[in-house]
Amino acid sequence: MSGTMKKLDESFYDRNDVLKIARELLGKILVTRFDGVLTSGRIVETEAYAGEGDRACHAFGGRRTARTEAVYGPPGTIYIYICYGLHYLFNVVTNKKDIPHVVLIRALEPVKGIPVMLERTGKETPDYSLTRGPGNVSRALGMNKSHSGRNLLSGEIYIADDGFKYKKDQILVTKRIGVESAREDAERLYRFIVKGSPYVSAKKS
DNA sequence: CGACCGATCGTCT
DNA sequence: GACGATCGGTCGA
Repeated sequence: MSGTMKKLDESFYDRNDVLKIARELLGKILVTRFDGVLTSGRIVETEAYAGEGDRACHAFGGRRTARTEAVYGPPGTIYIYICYGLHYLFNVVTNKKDIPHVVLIRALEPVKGIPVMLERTGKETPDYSLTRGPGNVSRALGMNKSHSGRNLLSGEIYIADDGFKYKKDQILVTKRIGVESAREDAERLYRFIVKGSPYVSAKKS
């Protein structure tokens, strides 16, 4: 199932097509390695946020604050912010610097380091909630706000291709979750999920 | 299963 | 002062 692990390089993120990138991230492996402790999981759910014209995007209207600065970073930048005061949400910044196209990683299928993930989340035994939902993904992989603004090309957090690829008919496209306040942009079909994966979060469309 | 609710706090108005 | 790109639990049908 897994061949050679090849870290995605800048050319993967440096493209003017955040929907395509969000779709292609399905099946890739998100890895963290802090102090030699490795945890990883296969991405099974993503959402695209398409820049200044997307009401659901933190950069809507060109809004630029200390919090969202990373969203305007070069391709491969990591953007992590706190949601509801207690969850960290991990995003991948794509496209050229100053073009705020990002992909939220919403769910993983755990691959390596499951015992460590259990420690981090305080769970006794693995279940589907371990890496289901964006808040849980960050908790299980040990990511927090201090990692925002770093990049995926040369650090402790990266995304790799192990040769695995989902077939076209295994992928579903739906509306994004929890963005009702984005009015008409809440209708955009920007969420990509692996059909039937028990790790995929809230089943809305 | 769906609806609702409390936790919790940084960020922006 | 209000509001989240959430989560896990409870309650009732």
